[in-house]
Amino acid sequence: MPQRYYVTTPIYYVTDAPHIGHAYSTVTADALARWHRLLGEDVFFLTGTDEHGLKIMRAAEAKGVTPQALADDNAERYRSAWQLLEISNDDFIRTTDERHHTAVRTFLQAVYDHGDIELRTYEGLYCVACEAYYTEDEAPGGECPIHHRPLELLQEENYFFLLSRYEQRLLDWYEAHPEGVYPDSRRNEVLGFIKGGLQDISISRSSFDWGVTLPWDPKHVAWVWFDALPNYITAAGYGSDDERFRQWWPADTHLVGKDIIRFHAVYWPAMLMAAGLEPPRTVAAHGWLLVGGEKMSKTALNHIAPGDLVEEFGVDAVRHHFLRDVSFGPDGDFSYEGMVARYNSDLANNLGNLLSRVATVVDKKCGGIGPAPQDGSPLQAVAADSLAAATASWARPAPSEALESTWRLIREANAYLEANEPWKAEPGPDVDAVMGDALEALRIVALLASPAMPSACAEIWRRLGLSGRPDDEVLPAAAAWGGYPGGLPVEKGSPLFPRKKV
RNA sequence: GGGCCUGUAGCUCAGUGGUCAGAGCAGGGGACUCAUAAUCCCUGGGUCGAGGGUUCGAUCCCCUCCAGGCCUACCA
Repeated sequence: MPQRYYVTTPIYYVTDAPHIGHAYSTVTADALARWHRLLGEDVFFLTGTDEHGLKIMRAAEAKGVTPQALADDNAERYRSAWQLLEISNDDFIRTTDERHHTAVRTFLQAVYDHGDIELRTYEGLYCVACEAYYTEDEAPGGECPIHHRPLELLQEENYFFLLSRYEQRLLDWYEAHPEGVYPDSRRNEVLGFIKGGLQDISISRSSFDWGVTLPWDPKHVAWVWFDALPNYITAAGYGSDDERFRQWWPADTHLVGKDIIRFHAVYWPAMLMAAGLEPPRTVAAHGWLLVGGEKMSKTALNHIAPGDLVEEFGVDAVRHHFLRDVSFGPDGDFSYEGMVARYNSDLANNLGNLLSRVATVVDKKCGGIGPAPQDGSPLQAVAADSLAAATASWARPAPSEALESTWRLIREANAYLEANEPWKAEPGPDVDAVMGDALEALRIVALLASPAMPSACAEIWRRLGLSGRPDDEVLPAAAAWGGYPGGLPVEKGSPLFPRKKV
């Protein structure tokens, strides 16, 4: 019975067009999904879109369309962006899906029945223009700080989730599950927040209706996070397919940006506990992909569309750059120059060029037929090290380190050729041995790099004369030295990653 | 104000209480020509942010401070 691995991305809010920040999250999750598939695990990889809430309603009004029409359009933009990036999600959930409404209601009812939701009257100073409440501090003189008009004293009935009840249970849970939040700095942040005391949170709105209505009080719709977070259980079969749900829940990895760590590592586990469900095993928070040192935003005009990069560099290069050049956790800075530098050194000069020179020498010295590797090759130990290191790094997860480990094998293969100079030797067993080793190294690289660059690695695989794809193989067995059988036609082909001129 | 994180070679980052503190990239020198003007070899006297302390010994432990970031809470 293979292990299973359930990984999710955040669901993206459909007011915004997909940019490389979304792409970074999604590519990272995709690489994790692909890595675990490569390990032979049963993988469920979920992404999707968050489509409810006041902001969507307003955006739709501004465009003169219905919220659903706006959501449909933008969900499609995400879907196609992910297709372009070769994201291998097994499901794409939308919060407007009927299945999701059903699951959220079941979930809300479970929490309600557990006695953790109660109706309270909220009274406060309200600015009609902002559609928001202000405290006395925020609005001195009872005047809206933005619109400079008098605030109205309004009363609203809201349902509250009694989060404060879960303070100790959350602390106990994290005590018992040190891997619950990754990396440690985020874990500390989460623990600090919980220890600071948890307030009950308002989880319903009655001022608009674009959302999931509460099962026991249809005048209210669920607060966006109480609607968005359960997407992870909806897709796993919560409330609709118990057997499936037992198989997939709890999720192994919720991959999230650092800005939404609290929702995922505090509110969500508490909500799950209240419904009698287990928290996710790990919430892994990455930093932001900054552009020019700033977060991407409409005002900074520094949005970069994933499609533009893919068009210029190709999907594999874009994926590789996100995964290799950004260390998991801290913010990373995206720059065109950095992208070109990484492309040229890693992809064109090292990997691409290795493939070219090997194919050429095999053509000239081995009649175009790839020989088998030799047992005990110096590259054998290097390959084993790369596999071990990459495996450990993907598990953390630290994709940039996993790829660095993989590239060690590429560099060593280049050096090995240099040391043996097969192009100078007469055809024969010695040359065959060296070229077999180089081909084997490339085969293993194609396996190890395939979570990052699925298409390019499949192409390498094909040029080596192998059938199938790297994705069909299972580690660690497939990466054992000696897997290249020899006797296969090796194809030269054009440069896999043509060098970019600066 | 409290809490947390970061500060290591020009750049991006690893790392460990104890042989000369590492990698990639960039830079410098050399070699080679199979290869995408690619590759390979050689090349880093870096106060491991600053100052104290603990220790036989600290970059890694403790304290203080400085700088940057994040979370959180405010003040008359």
